[in-house]
Amino acid sequence: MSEGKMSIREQLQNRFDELTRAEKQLTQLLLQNYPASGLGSITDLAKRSGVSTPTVARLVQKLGFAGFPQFQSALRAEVGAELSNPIDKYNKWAEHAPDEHILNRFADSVSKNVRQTFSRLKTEEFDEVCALLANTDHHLKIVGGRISRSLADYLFTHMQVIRPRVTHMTSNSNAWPHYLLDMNRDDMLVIFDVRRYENDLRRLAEMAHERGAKIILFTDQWGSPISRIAAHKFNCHIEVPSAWDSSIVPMLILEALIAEVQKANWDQTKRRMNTLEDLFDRTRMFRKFT
Amino acid sequence: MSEGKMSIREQLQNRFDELTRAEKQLTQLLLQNYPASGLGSITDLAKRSGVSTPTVARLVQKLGFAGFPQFQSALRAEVGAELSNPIDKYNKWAEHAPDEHILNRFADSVSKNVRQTFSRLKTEEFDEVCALLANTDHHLKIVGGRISRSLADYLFTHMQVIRPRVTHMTSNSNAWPHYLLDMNRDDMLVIFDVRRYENDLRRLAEMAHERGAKIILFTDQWGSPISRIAAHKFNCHIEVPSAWDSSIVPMLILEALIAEVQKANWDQTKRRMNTLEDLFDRTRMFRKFT
DNA sequence: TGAATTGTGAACAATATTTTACAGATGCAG
DNA sequence: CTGCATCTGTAAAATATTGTTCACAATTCA
Repeated sequence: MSEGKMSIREQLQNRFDELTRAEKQLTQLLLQNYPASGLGSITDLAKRSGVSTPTVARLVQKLGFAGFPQFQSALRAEVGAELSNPIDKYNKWAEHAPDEHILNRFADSVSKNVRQTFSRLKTEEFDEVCALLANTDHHLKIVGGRISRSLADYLFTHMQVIRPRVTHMTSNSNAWPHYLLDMNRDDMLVIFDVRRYENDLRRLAEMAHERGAKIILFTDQWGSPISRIAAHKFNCHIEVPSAWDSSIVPMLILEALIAEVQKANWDQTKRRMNTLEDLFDRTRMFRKFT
Repeated sequence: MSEGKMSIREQLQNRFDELTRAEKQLTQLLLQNYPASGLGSITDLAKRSGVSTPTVARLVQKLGFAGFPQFQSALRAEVGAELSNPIDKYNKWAEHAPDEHILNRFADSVSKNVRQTFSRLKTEEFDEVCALLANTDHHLKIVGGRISRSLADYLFTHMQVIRPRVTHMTSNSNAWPHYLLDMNRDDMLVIFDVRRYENDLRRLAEMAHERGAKIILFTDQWGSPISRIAAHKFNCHIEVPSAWDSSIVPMLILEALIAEVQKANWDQTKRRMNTLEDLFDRTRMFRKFT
């Protein structure tokens, strides 16, 4: 396709990689709020995207326009075309993709899932879980199911940096009895169990519960059988246009939890992160000379 | 409704009758091709609507604007509002929680990240990657960094069910040379590399590339150095109100990819899933009696 | 370190806007 | 038809704003 026939948006997307840092920054604003952000004055655009005026002038020339006014009038022409096309009028996630594209349908579902989940979620409970996870008197054990293992891993990787006394119980359920041996009322057990609830997990939860461990459960909107004995639980909506379930909502809650726990434990975390940096450096050094 | 809250279009329509001949003519052009026609210069607008410049100036003042630039910037604001995404603008995520609660701030950021990412993402590229991943002639290898390992794991777990010939390269980079041994132009390598780009990953990518492997890269908005040699890449926005980066957007794209690849490979996948069910059943049986 | 990129500030050029004065056009009332 | 008020266009000048460009310093990155 010749550049002449490409929309400015397409040009910006296609040539994004060959742009410099400031140009990318500018382009991102343009794409993000397209095309409105490009319709003001050049100084306005520069200021709002945080680059200098000459940078804007340089970019539009790089794109092949004689000057900013030419660029802008091309943009205006697109406003006319875009707004008169009723299909494009309704908003989408990826504005230039058809509504029916899987990406748009997915983003819609996820957005709906988040809203539905949050409508049931009590922020007080969220805050309590934060406090629990930040409490390093208690040992934190994490375990997931076949699919949700990745979530468990994700939480573990972060918690390991943020606080001491964290264990990821491998998905190999043969090893679980060993962990149960040492489990008592000083333990917190984070369990991920979504649809196709796994029997092994249920049994593990029951035994941990009998030993007095506090269970924090991430499950789906219908609720794993472990709900009954969980001290806290998050019911995440997970339906998407796919044969599989979505892990987005639980991950979103996880990330928010991680952010909050980290904030609560900041002093401790900072020390741990510094030490970690140091260790990484020394590993790198070590490698360099071998 | 006060005039202040009326859109310019409504104002023009409501006050149409009290306008003079030339003003009506001008207004008609404005409404007919709204709002694009009002975004050029005042002389342009005058010429195209067949009235004189002062007439335009007089009209906008009659409408209550200090001058044409003010009128125009109001118009621009409407373009922005009309085209920008209303999906979550007037919609708190957790309605009963304060705006400032971390969960709401997180959901906002994520929503923004999705939109920003999608504004740069070419759906054609997404479709191409789908086709690649669905092609079982090629071996699929997956590898991630320290944090993004969970994403690699997530993709692996699903792909393993959907298609044969999938490998998760462990994060222990000591083992990578073994994988490189067998790597050639029949291989696809999915790499996750976000900020704090890891040198080991870069070197791995370079060597894989030299051997002809096709690289599919998941990186952040700034782009890992691997971008240069990647056949396809996804730049995911990852900034959230946290000391850590968000993995939500890459995971969203992953899930959509998984859904599409699964659909493309449905016959094959169905057989594999049945076999898998069967294997699970037999394992469970086996356990029950030991 | 050296090259490329970016920002600053200013000067200048180019455009756009506003305003004014006036003349022609229009429409209407008498 | 006339005269008057209103509307409109023209032209031009004054002003304001905007775009362009440059030199140079600061920054970044390899």
